[in-house]
Parts: sequence; structure tokens; C-alpha cells
Amino acid sequence: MTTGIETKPRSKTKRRTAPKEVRRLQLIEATVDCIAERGISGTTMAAVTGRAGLSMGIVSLHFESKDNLLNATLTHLSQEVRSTWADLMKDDTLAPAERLWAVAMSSFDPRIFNPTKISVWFAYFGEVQYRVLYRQIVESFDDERTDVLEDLCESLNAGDPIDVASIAGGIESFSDGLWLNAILYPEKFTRDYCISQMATFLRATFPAHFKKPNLEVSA
Amino acid sequence: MTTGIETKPRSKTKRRTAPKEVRRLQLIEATVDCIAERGISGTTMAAVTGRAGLSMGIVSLHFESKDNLLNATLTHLSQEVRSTWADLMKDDTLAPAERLWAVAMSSFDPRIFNPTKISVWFAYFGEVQYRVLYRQIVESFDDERTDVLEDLCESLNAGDPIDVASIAGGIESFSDGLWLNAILYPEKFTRDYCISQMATFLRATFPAHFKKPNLEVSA
DNA sequence: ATAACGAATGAATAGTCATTCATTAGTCTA
DNA sequence: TAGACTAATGAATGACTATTCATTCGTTAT
Repeated sequence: MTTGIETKPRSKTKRRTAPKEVRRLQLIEATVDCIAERGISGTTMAAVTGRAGLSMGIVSLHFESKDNLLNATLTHLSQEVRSTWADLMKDDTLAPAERLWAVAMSSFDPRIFNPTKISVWFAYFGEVQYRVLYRQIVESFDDERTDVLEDLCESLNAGDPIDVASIAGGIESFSDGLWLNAILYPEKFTRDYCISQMATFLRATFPAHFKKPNLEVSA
Repeated sequence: MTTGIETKPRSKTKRRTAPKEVRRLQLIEATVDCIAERGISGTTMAAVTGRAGLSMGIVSLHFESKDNLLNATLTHLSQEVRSTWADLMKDDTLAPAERLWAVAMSSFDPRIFNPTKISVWFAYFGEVQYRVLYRQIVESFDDERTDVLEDLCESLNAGDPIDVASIAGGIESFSDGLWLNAILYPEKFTRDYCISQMATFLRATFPAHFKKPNLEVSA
């Protein structure tokens, strides 16, 4: 620890063995925090394991290598985003318009829409160009969401398939753009501001379904 | 060159001295290419200087340090984006609606909207959370564009100031989101697709000013 | 209680990289 | 052309980091 890396002081109790899944999650969460604080390249093994309160060798024990840990962390983030919208879809009392609204707004659920998580996402996006696996992981989860959005647009719109794909693409782009601005300009792009931006977007896109006294976000 | 780094073979002619500005630009351009290919952390001094056909020591001669080179590269990119829209504003024969259209569409000018440039932008965005200077550089150029967009919206809208800021924020977010998707999904988010997305957005936002047989992009 | 096993440790290793600076080469002046 | 000045070089240096593995420790079964 020659550098000024902030580490959670190792617990004074004797070391304990723990189930594989506990250790994996512990390391993934430490990785998320490290990336948010110092970026992917600043996320050294010493920093991750120190923050997790474990020893250096533990990563190869549970993930084989740093690369694997980084991949697992991205997969974990993707699953977290997926469950944020997919859980809402389980409620089958919702009308299609409400479902579309809920999925679109789920991007701003505080569990995933916060400075730490968003900055980790953009750390990965910054490497997507030359890390094939990162792109594949992100794509596999995004595809699923795109399909759901397209189906929902279809059921509202009865439009031709091309428009449906385009509208779904617009919703996703807009929400990605709001995420980026949320880390660039957190003062302006607060959660409430982003939600109201998305609301305006949805109302303009489906004026027949979303009226002025708008539906509320469920999250 | 123990790794497989691709370097432009050093020219066989004798080395030449060159004006400071030539060397600086040469190094900045090599840096852009390197970042697009291997990310910021993969952008080593050996990679940059090798690609520029120069020796390792040259960076400290012209930029003092790697950090300075990285800052200068981001500033260079920002200036390039700025001049892409600012040059269009020089044409004072354009009506406000045409000016707004032109500024919004300038994001997709091939000089700045291409895989190399966009991926370098996102490499920097990925570090913006913990590199104060990166955020400051981006912000200083963005503020200027936001002001211009707000003024143009104002002159179209005659709306209240809050709406104007919000609409400008929407245009910027949407264009950022299209950029991100352009590197994630280049097959779908082509230049033409992004332009048509932005056209739809502008028409929905200002139905009175942008009719179906829409204005053409000037770039 | 103790043996046996797997989890966890962390010092040592091997490698990478930014920076330095003594040296070399091109250019300009007198 | 000689001398002086500055641009450019690249080997050497020192700092940092992922990975390894012999050792230690905790837990479980007997």
C-alpha cells in the first residue's frame, strides 16, 4: 500500500472461510466501488482485495484472473439492470401503455441510476471498442430489452415494423444520453430531471397514449 | 516492441526537426489513433511515439508528461467538435429554425461522427468521474453549445426559459445517446439512421417549424 | 481431540511502463 | 566552414502491478 489507496481496514476478527458465492459477490462489489473511484486501469488487484478486506491471492482463487473479474463485474451490472425492468414486467395487471412507461422509467431507478453505477458503466463503454467480450455481454442483455420495447411499441402503435424498431431505438438512445449527462452534469441532470425528460419524450412519441396529467413512475 | 503493437515503420529518411506545432499535432493524432485502438490505459508512450514515427523522449519534450498529452488531446477533440457547429453559425443568411437544425445535425458530421473519434470520446467519458480536468475541458466547450442551442430554441419557441433549457438539454442528451449506440451497435446506428432519429426528435419538439418534407442537412 | 482438506494469505517473481538525461544530429549564424 | 544552438534520440532507471505458490489457518468428519 505505498500509494494513497483508500482501503477498508481489515476486520480485526480472525479470517473466515465463506461460500464461493459470498466471496465472488464481495469481490465484484469491491470492484464496482474501485472502478467508480479510480477507473478500470486504476483498479488494481491490491485495491480491490484491500477494499474487500481480503488478501491479494483471493482473486485468482475465485476468478482465475483480473480479466475474468472484470467480465464478471460487467455481467453482474447487466443482470442488475435487467432485473430492474424485468421485475416490472411480471405484473400482468398493467396495460401495454403502462408497461412501456414502466420499462422506460426503470432506467432511472435509484438502484441503477446513481453516480457510482453509471460511472462504472461508462468505464466499460470506454473500452467496448477493443474488448470484444464487453460488447457481447452488453449486447446480449440490451437485445432482450430492445425486443420487449419493440413489442410494447407495436401493441400501442400498430405501426409498421420499421417505425417500431426506430421508436424503440429512440427510447434507448435517449435514456443512454441522459445517463451520460447525469455523470457529466450531475447538478442539472438529476433523477427528477431525467424522468421528466423521458416523460416529455414518451408523450411526444405517443400523444394518444400518454396525456398531460401523466402516469406516475412505479419505482 | 516486445508486444504486438502496430507501429507505422519509421521513415527511412534522416530525422528532421520540425516546428513545435507540427510535432504537437502529430503526437495528438497518434494519441487519438492509439486510444481508439487500445484505450487510454493501453496508450503507452511507446505506442504513441512509435505510431508517430518518433522516439520515446519526444513527448516530454513537447508535452512534459503523458497526462498533459492526454489533456491536450481531449482539448483538441473538443475544439474539433466546436468548430464543426460554430463554422455553420457563421452563415448569417440562415433563419433560426435552419440554424437549430444545422447545429443539431452537426453532431453527425463525418469528421467527428466516426468510430475512431467516437470511441476516443467515450474513453475519456469513462474517466470523467475521477479526472476533474477532463470534466472541466468537456464542460467548457459544452456550455458554449448549450448557450447557442438555448438561444435558438428561445427564438423559435418564445416559451418560458425553463422549457428552453429543458429542450436544449433534450437535444444534447439525445445526440449523446445516439453517439453511444453508434459504437455499441454500429450496424444499426449508422450516420443516416442517427440523422433520421434526430430529425424525428426535432419535428416532434417543434412541429410548427419542421414539417414532414424536412430541411436538409447542410454538412 | 485430531487428522485431513480446502480456503486464504502475502512475499516473491517477472513483467510493464513513464520519465530522465547523456548523447547525437540537424540547422542556423557569422 | 566552424561553432553554437536546439530538436530528437533511446538506453537506463525506478516505480508499479498481475500472478504464482509455499505456507498457514479454519472447518469438518471421525
